[in-house]
Amino acid sequence: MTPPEAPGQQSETALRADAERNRERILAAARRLYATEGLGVSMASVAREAGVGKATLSRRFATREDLINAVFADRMDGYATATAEALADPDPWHGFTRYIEAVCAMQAADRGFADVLVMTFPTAEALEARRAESYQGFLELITRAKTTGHLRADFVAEDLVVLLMANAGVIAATGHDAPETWRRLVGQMLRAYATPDAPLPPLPEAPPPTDLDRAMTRFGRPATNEL
Amino acid sequence: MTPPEAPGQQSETALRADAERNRERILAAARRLYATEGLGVSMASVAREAGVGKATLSRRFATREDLINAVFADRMDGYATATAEALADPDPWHGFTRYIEAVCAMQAADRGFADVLVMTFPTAEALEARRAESYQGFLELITRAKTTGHLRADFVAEDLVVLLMANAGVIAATGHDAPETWRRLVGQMLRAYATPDAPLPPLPEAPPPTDLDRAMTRFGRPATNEL
DNA sequence: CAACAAGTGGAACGGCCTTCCCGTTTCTAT
DNA sequence: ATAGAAACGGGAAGGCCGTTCCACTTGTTG
Repeated sequence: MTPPEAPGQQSETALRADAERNRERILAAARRLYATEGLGVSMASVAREAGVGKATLSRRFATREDLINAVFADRMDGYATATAEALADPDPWHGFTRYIEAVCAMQAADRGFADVLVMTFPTAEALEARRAESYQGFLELITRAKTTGHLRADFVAEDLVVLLMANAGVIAATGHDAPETWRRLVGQMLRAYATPDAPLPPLPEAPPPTDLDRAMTRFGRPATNEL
Repeated sequence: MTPPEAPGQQSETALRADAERNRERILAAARRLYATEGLGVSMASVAREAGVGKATLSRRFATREDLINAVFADRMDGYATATAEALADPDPWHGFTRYIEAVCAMQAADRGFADVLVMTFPTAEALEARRAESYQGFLELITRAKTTGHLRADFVAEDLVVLLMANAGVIAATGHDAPETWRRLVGQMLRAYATPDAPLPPLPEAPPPTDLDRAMTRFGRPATNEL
């Protein structure tokens, strides 16, 4: 079919079949690299991983941000979904805690996603819109959870942002050596958000010192922090 | 004087006067850059900032770690001092909270120091020894604070490490736009550590959304996370 | 004050990254 | 089937980083 696919797809005119295939290969490669290494990987290495020339990558995604936006467009769906599910929970406080855990788990599962949420550079409207949408739902969730008396009155929406930043720090530091450490942080933060009588999931154990030490004496890269 | 200065100084033979001066200039420059940019800055830029040739820098500090160790050797004193002061506090719980705040404040005041504590690569024995020493004092502080009934029984020493990682994440993300955000995190973590009846300092306010947004849409570098 | 060792900065090199250009290949529409 | 457009990949140019080498300068010591 020659007519432009879905309106407002991404480019004006549809891509040729082989070009579209390469586009997918690039996205798959970037997804892989970002997930394990974080955003920070060079464009050249993405092209290498995808098995295409650097020029092809540039042609498809002019800037690093373009690529990141394309890669995480669908991941953002999961983010929005989590909000919807939390709002659907009959118990607002339970929905709240599950939401926090779900989002932080998404960060842990994909280092690039952790970077995107905390981000460190201007996002495209596509991502931004969905984030804003999710944020609105979260605001609603907060007010509901407060009315149950389980969420402290001084909790504000910005606390989620702070938590995401903190969680990204833990994930970046522990890497693959103590990958469950973030759960300890989240468990404690939930304690801090909860009123004294709120039900809480059990606090996850801290990783054994040896694992943490290994995580602390590891070579990293500027990345995360670095881009 | 020709005889070697203090035994086990750092090099075998004393440096010539001008060389020593350059060494200081390099250290001062690195201190400046690390504090604001984090460890991640290139060796070349340190040399540039110091006004010396790259060769001179290499001669004085063969590796990046050598330089970092030298820069933060004295900063580590402050770390050890904080432990001693906390132990000297007649109220162990008060000492505990002040210790946490002091260490996190040190991270906030010096981005490089935040990176060093969380670190991301092998430290020299000099730093490592002082950190271990401080850690021992912290263990003592924990048991004391638990006996007062103000520190939860399930708090473990590794929780400090987790907090330092989380705090580093917040500091890296908020940068200079919302530089007080870390206080909110620390305030909430203290809540999580405390038993219900423990006295707590008031929870610092979250930064206004505009500042946080600005912090979230900023260009960073690899760094930090990045090295 | 001389002479030697210690120290210096610039130049050159290799590695990695990005951007731009251009000759070649491959799709697609007729 | 074929011509023209679309897409390709490799290579050149330029930038930054870190390392090493070398001829020159400057302390230091007797």
